[in-house]
Amino acid sequence: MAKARTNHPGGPAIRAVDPWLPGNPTTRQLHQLLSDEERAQLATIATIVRFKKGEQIYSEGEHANTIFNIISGVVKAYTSNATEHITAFLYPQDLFGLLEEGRYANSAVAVTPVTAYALPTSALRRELSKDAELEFHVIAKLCHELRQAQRHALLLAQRHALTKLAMFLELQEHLQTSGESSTAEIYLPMDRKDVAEFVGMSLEAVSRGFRDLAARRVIRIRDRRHIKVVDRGALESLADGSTPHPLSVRAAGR
Amino acid sequence: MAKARTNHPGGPAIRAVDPWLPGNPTTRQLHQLLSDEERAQLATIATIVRFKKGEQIYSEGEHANTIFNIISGVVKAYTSNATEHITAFLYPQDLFGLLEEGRYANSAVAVTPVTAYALPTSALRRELSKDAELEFHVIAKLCHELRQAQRHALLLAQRHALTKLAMFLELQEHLQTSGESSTAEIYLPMDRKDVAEFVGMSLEAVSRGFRDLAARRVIRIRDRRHIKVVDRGALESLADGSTPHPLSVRAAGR
DNA sequence: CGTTTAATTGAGGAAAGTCAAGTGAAGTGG
DNA sequence: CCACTTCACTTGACTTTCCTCAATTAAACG
Repeated sequence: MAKARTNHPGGPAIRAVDPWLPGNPTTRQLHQLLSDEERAQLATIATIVRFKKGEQIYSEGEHANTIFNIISGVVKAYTSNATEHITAFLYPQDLFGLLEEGRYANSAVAVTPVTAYALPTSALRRELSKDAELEFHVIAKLCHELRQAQRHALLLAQRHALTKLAMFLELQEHLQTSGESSTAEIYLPMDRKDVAEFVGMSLEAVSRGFRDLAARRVIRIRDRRHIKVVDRGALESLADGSTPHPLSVRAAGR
Repeated sequence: MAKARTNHPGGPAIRAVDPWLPGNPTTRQLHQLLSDEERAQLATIATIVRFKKGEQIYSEGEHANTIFNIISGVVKAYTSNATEHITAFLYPQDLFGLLEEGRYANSAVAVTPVTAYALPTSALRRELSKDAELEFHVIAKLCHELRQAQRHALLLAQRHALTKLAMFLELQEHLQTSGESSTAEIYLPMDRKDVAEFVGMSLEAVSRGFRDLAARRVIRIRDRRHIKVVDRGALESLADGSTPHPLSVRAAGR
């Protein structure tokens, strides 16, 4: 675990859909929750840490004294029982290092090279108790994470591979484009195995699924890491799971 | 939505595994996070509401101004896209009424008759900003909910019906026994359809799964709502998903 | 006690998992 | 700079599991 003592200008930042602020329900716009002052305040207790691609950040059950806030790069959080399962992919401005009884509740490794703020839990706790507004923003972020986890569960509950993958792509896109509609490519920093462990299918099924989506002209696969949505309507209807049988195009009625 | 103005002695209570307090990692003991003073403080802004079995508490997308805290009974939170999916079963001392941009992020109905505190979000927000410690406890509860959601996701990611059901039973048991090891019966307030929608399988598969667990002498089914764990070791090993093929007892090597 | 709803059971088929081989890309060292 | 090793991904054949549809039984409710 490579540490550096540099203080980054700007300071920690957290991004979420605000639980309280009214907005367009379909857009779900992501906001920066922290004010410049709050970020500066947190910067005083933060150090910057870097991780190489594939480097372990922490492991489940380890004694935890640090919470992380991503500046750049992507992290995967996972639990490894019999079968490994990816809990979440974490992007810049996300917090990670979820605690349970003073230990990490899951493991985390860097999917790409990662730069992050390391916030000592004790110091963070102190800061939070001094500033109710800041604490409020943390609550907002946690609400956001909770909804995110519930969407992940919704994805996992789907029975059809194509539905899962369609939802997965929409999730990733939403994480990358900060909420606005986008016609750009989706970048998948993780490998197929990671995707498989996130969506709860076999690696091979993921591969086949992407191939099928491409064959139906729903997506275009530039290379393993770059996918472009060509037919958004089709993607959405697949993600809804409303289509009775994703595979054959049974246009006629039931 | 039947309201009553009575103030309940005791006041709102929230129960969670503490994120910071060190403890036995395997036990995951649930604590009451609020002090008597905090509960009394919250009681001043709370009203008590009751719901009949099956009654809708709120619906996804509705404008939200109330957060609930269960006193007695069980609630299911669900989202209804193409296929209905149950996000969580909520028990006494749980909070529910998750917000997203001022609206409810999911729907909720009473599974059993329910009594709950109704806390107006605006008043709650005011209380929280006055009391950093209280706010802290809410953060702890949210962390708990987040881990809970991640366990649910882990369950949903399992491929074998028996593994899912074993995990489901362990989850329910943990919710009911407040953490101590128990040899008592597990009470399932929800019907098979609800179980199916929670674990992401068909209703029939749930039925068959329970039957198979009973046939293997892992559980005993007294009636539809009462299940007793007979062979805890077997249940755990099924829940681990470590057994290659849950159905046939392929003891031999690999 | 009859009606409605919930749960079980059975048979058949579809989808994804597993095992195994093959292809392609990327990185390494001569 | 190019052959070679390695790893990630794809594809194929076969098996398993669970879903679907349908009929039946059991429980709940008036």
